[in-house]
Amino acid sequence: MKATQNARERARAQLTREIKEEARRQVAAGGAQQLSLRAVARELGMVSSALYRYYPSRDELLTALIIDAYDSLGAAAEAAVAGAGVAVAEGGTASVRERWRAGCRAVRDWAKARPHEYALIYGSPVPGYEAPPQTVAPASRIPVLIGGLLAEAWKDQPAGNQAEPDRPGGRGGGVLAALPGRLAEQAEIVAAAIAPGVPLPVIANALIAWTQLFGMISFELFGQLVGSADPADDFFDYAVEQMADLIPLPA
Amino acid sequence: MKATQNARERARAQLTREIKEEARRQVAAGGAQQLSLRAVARELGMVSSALYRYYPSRDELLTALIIDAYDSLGAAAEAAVAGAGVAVAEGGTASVRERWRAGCRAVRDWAKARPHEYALIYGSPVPGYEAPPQTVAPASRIPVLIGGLLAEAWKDQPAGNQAEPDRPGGRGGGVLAALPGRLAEQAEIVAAAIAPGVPLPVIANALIAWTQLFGMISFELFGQLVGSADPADDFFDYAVEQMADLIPLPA
DNA sequence: TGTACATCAGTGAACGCGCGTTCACTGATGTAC
DNA sequence: TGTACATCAGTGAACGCGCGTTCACTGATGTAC
Repeated sequence: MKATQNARERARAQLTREIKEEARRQVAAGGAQQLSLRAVARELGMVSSALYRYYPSRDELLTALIIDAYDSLGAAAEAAVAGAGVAVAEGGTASVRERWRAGCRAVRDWAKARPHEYALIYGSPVPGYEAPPQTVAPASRIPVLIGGLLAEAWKDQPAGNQAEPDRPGGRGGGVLAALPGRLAEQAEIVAAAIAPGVPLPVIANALIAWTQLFGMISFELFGQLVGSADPADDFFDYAVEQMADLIPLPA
Repeated sequence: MKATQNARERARAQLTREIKEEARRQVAAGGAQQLSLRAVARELGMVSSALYRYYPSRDELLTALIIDAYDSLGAAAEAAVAGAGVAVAEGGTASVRERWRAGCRAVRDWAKARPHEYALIYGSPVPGYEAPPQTVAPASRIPVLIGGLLAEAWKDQPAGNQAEPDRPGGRGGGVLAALPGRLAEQAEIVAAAIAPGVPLPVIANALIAWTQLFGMISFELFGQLVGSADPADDFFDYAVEQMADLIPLPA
């Protein structure tokens, strides 16, 4: 409340940020295992025990980085999806498919620019580290974003989210495949949470597209594509388009 | 050549195996970072420096584990694909699609039984560790296996691997999409190496299916599906089927 | 405005730990004649 | 069959390193009267 107290508090907030930023630099340079409280303190010209005034443990600092990474990725994707509308539209709006493309590319660009931060959130979990519940909300920004696109694509459809009209000659035998029991329940829950009004098979296919997106990016960053789809730019764009067809998103 | 020398050599081979097995146990229990030469030696009742008679460094031991993991996974998938033929056939042969299913399930089962070994080969790379060239061949057993399935599915097709006949009403506008330049080259190289005679768009879609397979498994093992497609059994089977349609594999 | 007190940031030493790797060595196993 | 020599597995001590975390402390900043 008082100005003087605010001065102390501002100093504290400032240092808290600086610690996190130095920590992020170390993770960016060498991965999560390279994060060392002593090294962070050294870099900041403090003694290592002083960090404990700001973060109660190494794991809490890691958690802060993880949350930031999810938020940073989510924000980048959201901006790209929103921006796609603006870019195209001098009056019109970008199609859902165009925004899907923009979002996917933004996720990949973010990941390629920060491979170790990407690994921090989508790589193998650090053994002994348990992701706390506060990471759940930031982690769900991408699914929420995708759900929003789906909801918008289906907002003018008739209700009754059970089945699509038969589409003769389509892949899979002419109808969108019926969902096996457990998946139908799960899709229903997902739909209720982030994509109301969207048919369940569309939700299921979007789940596929979602895992595909991150599966490709992980393969690219972790070196599995060397010898085949590397460099992956064209492959990525192609797959993004195939996923849009699969879901399907309106062209 | 002599029997006595063979005795010494047999002892050496035996211990080499035991070291690797104890190391694998440690990785299975706590991930690659938990692998400690000193702990391995302790468990085997030796002094840590003695291990250097068998593996010149920790990294070489890790490499041996990585190669074994790729080989173990490859063998499991190969056996499942071959076994699917045997299982169905008391005279007939399982369809390519059935073998694709069997292979995918085998990969997932293998991974779920050994999450840390899976992470060793498909998780984020250990910083500072560079995968040596000897890992390439074992790592390619899965792609080779998939390529073989494709080649078999297309073995009776007319030559000319450029385009599929127009399939009216199919997804994506009625023709298999043309491949962007770089991807076409890459698909050609892949086809030449592991799937001769297979149309390039099929190769590209198989690359999607391949990244999808491991993307889903990674998401499942690394906890990203919690709250949506978890447990993932039905989702997995559904996606495997969708990928078979996408490639497309004959039903 | 000034003094007594409370809060809090930062210090420095220490605890207890484990690691990969090197090196000179002992003693057993195997080889050559 | 027996002896001299070479090979090699395993030992034990040491090097040099870094880590997370605790704790009693000093001294500066802020608060209350």
